[in-house]
Amino acid sequence: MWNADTVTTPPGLRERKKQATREALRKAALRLAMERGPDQVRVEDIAEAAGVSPRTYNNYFASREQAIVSAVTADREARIAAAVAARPAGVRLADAVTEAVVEQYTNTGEREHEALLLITTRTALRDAFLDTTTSIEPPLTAVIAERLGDAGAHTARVLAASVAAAVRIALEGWLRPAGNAGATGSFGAGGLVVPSGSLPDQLRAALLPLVPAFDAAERRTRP
Amino acid sequence: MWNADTVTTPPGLRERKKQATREALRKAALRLAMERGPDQVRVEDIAEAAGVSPRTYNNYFASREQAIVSAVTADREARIAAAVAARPAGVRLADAVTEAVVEQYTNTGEREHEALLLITTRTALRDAFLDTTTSIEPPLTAVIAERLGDAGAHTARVLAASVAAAVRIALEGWLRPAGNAGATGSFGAGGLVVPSGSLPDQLRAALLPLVPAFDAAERRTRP
DNA sequence: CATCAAAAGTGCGTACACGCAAGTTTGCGC
DNA sequence: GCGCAAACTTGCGTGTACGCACTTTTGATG
Repeated sequence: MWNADTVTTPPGLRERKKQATREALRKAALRLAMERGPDQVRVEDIAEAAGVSPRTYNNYFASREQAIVSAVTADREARIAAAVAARPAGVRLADAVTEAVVEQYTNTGEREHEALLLITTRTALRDAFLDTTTSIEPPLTAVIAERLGDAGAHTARVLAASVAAAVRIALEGWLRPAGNAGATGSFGAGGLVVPSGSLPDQLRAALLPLVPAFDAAERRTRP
Repeated sequence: MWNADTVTTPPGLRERKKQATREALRKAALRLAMERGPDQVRVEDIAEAAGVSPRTYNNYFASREQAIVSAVTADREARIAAAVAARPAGVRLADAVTEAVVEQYTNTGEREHEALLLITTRTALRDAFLDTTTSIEPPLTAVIAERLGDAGAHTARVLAASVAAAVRIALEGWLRPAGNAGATGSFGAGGLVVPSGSLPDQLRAALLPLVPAFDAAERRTRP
C-alpha cells in the first residue's frame, strides 16, 4: 500500500513548476526581508522578484509573513515525519517522536539561524512562525497511525496535535528573551518562569508530559 | 497577594464601557450575519449598528469572522476553567477536565445552535470558530497548574494546550457533515473515517488519549 | 475642584487578501 | 499530432486590516 503524499506521484511536470514558483517566492521574500528589513518589503516586490504577478503570489501565500517564514520552515513537517519513520520499529514511540523533533529543529544552518533572528524582531513574523507548528500534524498523524495500527488512527490524530502544541509552547518559551507582556495567563506574581534553556531542552521538556499518553497508546494497540 | 486577572480590579468603570462596546459589536455582528447572510455584512455595517467608527471596530476584532464567531464563543474559556475549578479536589483531574469541557460545549441554547448552523456554512467562519479553541489555554493552564502545584506549572501549560488541540479536533470532526476535501492527511485509501458521533462523544473520544498524561502528571506531583 | 497623564475613539492613507472572469498552459485521450 | 478539459496565471475591483497622528474621555492626584 503506497502513501498518496509521499511516494506515489512521479513528480508530474506541472507540479514541478508549481513548486519552483513557490520556492522562488519563498527565497525572494526572505532575501528581500533580510536586505531591507521586513517592513520595507511589499508583496509587489516579492512577486516581481519571483517573476509572477502579485495576484499569483496570493495564490501561494495568504499573508506576507507566511511567505517569509516559510523560507525557513520549508518542509520541516516532512522531515520530522520521515525522521520518525526512520527509527527502528523497536524503540518506544515517545522516544522516536521526541528525538525526531529535537533533531529536526536543531539542525539549524547558519543562514537559517540568521533568518530566525530576523523573525524574532517582528511580532507578526513570530506569530506566523509559531503557526507553522500545526503543519506537522498531518504527516505526524500518518506515521504515528502507522505504528499504532488502524485501531489507533483517532488517537494518532490527537497525539500529533498535542505534539504540535507542545512544540509551539517550546518555541514560544525559547524565542522569548524576557521582556514580555503578561499573556502568560493568570499566574502567581512569583514570576517563577523557566529561564529559557536551550531549544533542545525546551523541546524535550515540553514533550515530556505527553510521554505517558504515547506509552499508553502503544500499550493499548500492541499488547 | 492578589491575582491580577481574577479578583483584583473592582470592575473599573472604564473597563465596563469597553466590554459593553465589545458586546455591542458581537451582538451586532451576529445579528446582521443572521439577518442578511454572512457575506452581506460589511464592517461598516457592524460598526454603525454598534455605534462606533469602523476603525474602532478593528481595535476590538482583527477580522470580521472573529466578531461574528465571538458572539457564540463569548466567554466559554472562563466558563470551562470555572467548571474545572468547581469540581471537588478529590476527583481525577482528567475526569474533571473532560466533564467540564463536555458540559460547557453542550449547554448550547437554541439561539446558539442556530448561530452554529450559520457558521458551518462558510469556511472562513468555521476556521475562525475552530481557532477559538486555543483561547481556553490560558485559563485552563491556570486551573490545572493550581491542582498540580508549582512543580507542574510547565506540565500544566502543555496539558492545557493538548486539551485545546483535542477539542479542536473533536469540533472539526463534528461539524464536518461528510463531503470534504481530503485534508485529513495521507491516510490509507480505506477511508476509515469515524461516522461523526454526537458532540459529547467526539469530545470524550478526543480527550481520551490524553487521560494517561493527566494521570501521570497528577501522580508525579501528588505522591 | 482643577489639572493632567493615560487610554479609548476617530479620520485618513496605504497595503493587502481574495472573488470573479477572463486568458494561458499542461497533459491526457484519440 | 489534435483538440479538449482541467489547472495555473493574471487584471480588476471591492472590502478589509492597521499604522499614524489627533481628539475626546476617564479617573487619579494635589
